[in-house]
Amino acid sequence: MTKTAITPTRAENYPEWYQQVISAADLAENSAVRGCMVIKPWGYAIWELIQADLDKRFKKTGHVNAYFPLLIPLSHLEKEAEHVEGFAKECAVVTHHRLVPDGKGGLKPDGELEEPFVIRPTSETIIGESFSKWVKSYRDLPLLINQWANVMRWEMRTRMFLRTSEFLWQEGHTVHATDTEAVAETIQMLGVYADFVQDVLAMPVIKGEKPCFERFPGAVNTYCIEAMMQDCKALQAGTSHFLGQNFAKASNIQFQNKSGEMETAWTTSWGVSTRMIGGLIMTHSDDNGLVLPPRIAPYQIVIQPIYRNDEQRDTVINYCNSLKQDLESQLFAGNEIRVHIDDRDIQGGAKSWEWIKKGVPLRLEVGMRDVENNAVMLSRRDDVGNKNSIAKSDLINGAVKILTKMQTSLFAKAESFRNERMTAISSIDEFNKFFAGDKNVDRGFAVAYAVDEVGIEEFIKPLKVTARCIPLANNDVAGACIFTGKPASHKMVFAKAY
RNA sequence: CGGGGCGUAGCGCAGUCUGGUUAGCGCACUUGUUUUGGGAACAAGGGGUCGUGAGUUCGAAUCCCACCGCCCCGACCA
Repeated sequence: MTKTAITPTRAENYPEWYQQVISAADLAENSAVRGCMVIKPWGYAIWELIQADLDKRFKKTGHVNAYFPLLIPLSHLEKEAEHVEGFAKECAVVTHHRLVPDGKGGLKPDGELEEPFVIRPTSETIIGESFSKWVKSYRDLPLLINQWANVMRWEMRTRMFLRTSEFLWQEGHTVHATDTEAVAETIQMLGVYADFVQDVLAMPVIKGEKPCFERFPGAVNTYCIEAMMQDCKALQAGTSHFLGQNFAKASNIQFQNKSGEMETAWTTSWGVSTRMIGGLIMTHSDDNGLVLPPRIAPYQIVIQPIYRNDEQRDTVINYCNSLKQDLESQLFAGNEIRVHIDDRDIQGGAKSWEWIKKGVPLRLEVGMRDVENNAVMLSRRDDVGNKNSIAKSDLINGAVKILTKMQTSLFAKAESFRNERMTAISSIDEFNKFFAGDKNVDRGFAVAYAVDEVGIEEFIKPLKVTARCIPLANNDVAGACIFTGKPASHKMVFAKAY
């Protein structure tokens, strides 16, 4: 294939390629509102699949859904000092509650509020208000709540899915009687995220703890899952926070223990957002557009009927309908295979490319010849340009196997891509060389001994590198911090990041 | 908020420097015919407050002034 469906290619201009993939797959578009995007049906369908799968996992771990207000009284946000400091710079503020004619044919805000509201950048404080009323006794604990919501953070520079002013997410908020229980919850949910992202989105992630200077404002510990994109930059795909008693104190979440004494509770919060879709795009897609792992594809199989007249149409469509039914009766990853027949009256080539760019795993072309032979023409998204005739029965019996294989091979490919770009660094010189120099060379993740101290920031900031995390796995090692020379009890991962 | 760029059909642009018929091109769209197994061809159509406002002029997309919006680069971030 000489011509690619997406221009520029990844190698030519990665950020522009990313935009073009989104546009070509019809996932989303910019809106009239600065920094906010419109998520179009194909993009939203991916989000719905993410929601459905995660929601099941949350329920399985004992959580229930609820909904809290969009508007947070300013005084609530002020209660936790670090929290305010962290979010103050990016809050949208509601100051009026009505509009009146401005005398020039337009409208102007009127009715100034006594106390302004902040549009939630996250909901710890407003949920804390409710939790303080809900929690009275040790019998009310643990309290395990999740909310699916939109939030707003006034960002300076936005990028579709990766960073928009308004975004969709889920935020879990839990209350526990002891710190150990709350820490266990924090780690458990990090595991839920990691399993989901790896199994469903086929994105390999590193589970880790954020260094102290990267913590969520107000948290005691912040944990994360970090993924590597195809341009070798890191993307945080989810976070889980142990909030200690900071928010419980601020919101007065107390309970009476078994001996009748009042105790302050321990809380956690954890979230993933539509940003994951950005990560999904940048992990698997190629120069022909979006590539979707089968488990997250809104349609896993698209059937394209081919015919020349009404008589042929009847025959072909009947064949397609029964094929669709047979495929849908197969279970892939616990769900019916999602099959779509595209009978739109548009040119075959254009139609094929549309589904390629949308990332559909399998495409089937069905014409008279196939009907006669009891076969179909099969094309795979991971092998654009080739198609093979396959017996109808073989396809029906083999579809689950093919989808499973595509799912695991996408993960394997992304995993080896990442592993090849993780480099052990043993001195500050090496560190500087790794990240400095030619901007166009992708450098990946640097792994080095480093102490978890604010002081090391001054070594990494000038290079526009961030400390991504202290990996949780296989990290009970000791060595000298490459920046300070102090003894470090763990290694840290560094990278340029989104 | 600093530095640069751009606003002309749904999208991408030309035209602006040097003012002058009815504002044009490609893609997309509509209709028709022929096509159709890997991005079809021909023909005929529809679609414009030239970002907004004020000015110069016989005449403004074009020149002047003000304003608005967007994009890129820097300081902040899931």
